[in-house]
Amino acid sequence: MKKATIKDVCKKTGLSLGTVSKYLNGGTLREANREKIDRAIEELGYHVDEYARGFITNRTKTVGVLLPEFDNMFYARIVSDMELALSKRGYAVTVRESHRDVRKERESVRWFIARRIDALVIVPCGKSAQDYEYLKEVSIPVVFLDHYVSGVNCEFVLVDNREVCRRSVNYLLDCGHREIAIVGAPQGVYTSDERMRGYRDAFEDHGLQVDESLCYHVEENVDSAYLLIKKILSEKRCTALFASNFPNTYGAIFAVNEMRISIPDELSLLGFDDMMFTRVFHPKLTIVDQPIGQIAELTVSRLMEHLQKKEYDYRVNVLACNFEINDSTAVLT
Amino acid sequence: MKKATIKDVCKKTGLSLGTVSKYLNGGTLREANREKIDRAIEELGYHVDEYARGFITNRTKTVGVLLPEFDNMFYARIVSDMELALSKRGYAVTVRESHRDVRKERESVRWFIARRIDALVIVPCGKSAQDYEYLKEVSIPVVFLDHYVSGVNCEFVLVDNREVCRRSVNYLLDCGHREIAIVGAPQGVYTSDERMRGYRDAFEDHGLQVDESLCYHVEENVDSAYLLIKKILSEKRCTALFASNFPNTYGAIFAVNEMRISIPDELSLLGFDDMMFTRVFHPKLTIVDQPIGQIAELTVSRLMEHLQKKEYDYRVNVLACNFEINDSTAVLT
DNA sequence: TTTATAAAATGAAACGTTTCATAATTTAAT
DNA sequence: ATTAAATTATGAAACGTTTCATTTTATAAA
Repeated sequence: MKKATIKDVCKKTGLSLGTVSKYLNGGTLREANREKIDRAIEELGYHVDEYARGFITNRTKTVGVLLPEFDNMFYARIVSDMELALSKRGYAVTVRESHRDVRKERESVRWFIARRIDALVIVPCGKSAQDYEYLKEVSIPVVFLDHYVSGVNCEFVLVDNREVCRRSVNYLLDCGHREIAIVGAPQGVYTSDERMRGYRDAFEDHGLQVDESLCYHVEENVDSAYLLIKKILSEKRCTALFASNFPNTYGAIFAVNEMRISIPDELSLLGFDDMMFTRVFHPKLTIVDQPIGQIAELTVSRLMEHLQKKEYDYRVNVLACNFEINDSTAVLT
Repeated sequence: MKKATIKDVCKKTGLSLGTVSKYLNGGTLREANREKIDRAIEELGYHVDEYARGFITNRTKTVGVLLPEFDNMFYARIVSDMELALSKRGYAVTVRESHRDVRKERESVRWFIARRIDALVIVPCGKSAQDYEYLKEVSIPVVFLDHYVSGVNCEFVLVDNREVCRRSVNYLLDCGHREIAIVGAPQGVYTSDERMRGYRDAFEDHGLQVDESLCYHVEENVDSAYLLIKKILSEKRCTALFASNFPNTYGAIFAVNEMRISIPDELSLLGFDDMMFTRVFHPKLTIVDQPIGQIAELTVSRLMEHLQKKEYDYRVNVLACNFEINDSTAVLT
């Protein structure tokens, strides 16, 4: 048996297409007709074909989300929160991965556009505005998440990486630490660069020189971070270690556990991103925490605003991170 | 400037709708016309409206995936792998979360159907066939992942939970362990129940009685697992601990780290799911590993087969897990 | 050159909605 | 009971494709 359509409802009720459509879209109609349609819909098991509706209204109620990879706790949680907020407003999320490849990223955008998504959220992997020239021909709202790319005309939702790192490294300096190792992502990664800047800011605030040999960069995965940090700690030239992203924080936890380094007695540890997993570390980690909920919320609300208006006023939004002092950092005496 | 359509290509080339359509779909046409169309498409910047195409062909090239939550490493990796395989075949993935709520799950299926997805992959949260009555009216291929629900007519892709657990617990028994604690998910969770059965099988294989007080159940999150396992280990009534899912394995790692329990000297630890994070644990964990790649691959290939044929022959597929003996389990002397 | 055949092109119909100008009906006012 | 005004219903057109029966054109054979 074929799926029932509006026309079947018309036939059953004797009413016209226009009337049934009005019913479906919440218009006013005579009570008797409303009831007739109610009944017909019930009997036929009719459901609006949202796909056809999207075809005609040109609003598919779908938001495309383009991530480096799904398999990333941080983005997974953002998407999860966005999905919740969007589904409340009748929107769905279609996700694709760029695998950190600008080509694939561009292809995916094309793919999304061809499917008429209403809006696009990208965690960009490109480094320059040149990589995003093609967005000029995209006529739907676009939000870039987490990474700033100068010269791209779209909405940005970022966190105050530099500022919060300045604040937290200042705290370590105030505690008397001077040999503070920092382990970030490879150079050129926006978030990591910003965090390094904050680290430098703090040293400058204290009128101190940065020891370049304590600034490390490593690929964003736990394995690599773990190996590097084990090496750093075995050389033991620092009293504090700032792992400036989640994989590094994670690698650090494993390294100190394995090396039986007592935290914070032998080493002060400052982490990034308070994921479920870090919470069970003992002692409680002093940590920079990104406001995932707010990021998702702001992204969605900006998106919705753009979807309502015809004219966009793209902004660069910067959300404040939380610096939470716990038990993994000590005051040097 | 409005987006170019086929009709614009027609106007520019003087050819008909049918001809241009044939061009787009790989039919044969005169070389001269082919070139004319090539040129027109180039000049107009024309791209097929996949949405409209899907509307008419009734194949949206989209697979719906319904997960308990995104924020789950195991499922995230499966989806990631599926997305890769599917995108190669021109398919996209739209993901939604059920939040482990059968109602939401059903709603999401409705949502998917209204959007005309071509196929559906579900990690079900319902416990009985009754929860899935509504699937009878769904006329697209459906694959259930990870959890078996008896009486539901659809494809299943599972792993041999019971068998691999039997095998691995037998190994522990062979090593001389008798007090083997097992920590699983709450009762009623298919995977966990199966794993518990495998545990019992092994004891039976050895002609031994299971000590019920060593069978624990705990919510599937690291925090809870960590707390429970700490408690279990402080009572110290076992020589081995089998954490039969990922959160529990994780909680166990943190518990033994914090309690400074030496593995495998003081306790043999058997884990589940070899995620990135467990790999950096020292000593190398003896572990049951699910074949994530195979799960994704099989799911996709079964899906594709169903999409080609008109008649489905739904199967229950069971993939073998890997039991990897490493350094976290000791032979008792 | 003519005819038969094969290959390519044509264009109307369909998909399931919304939209909107027009028509019909109801209600209110005289 | 009429008329005017307000409300509700109507149905053709549009959205951008594919499909397919029909027509046109090219090719091969006579």
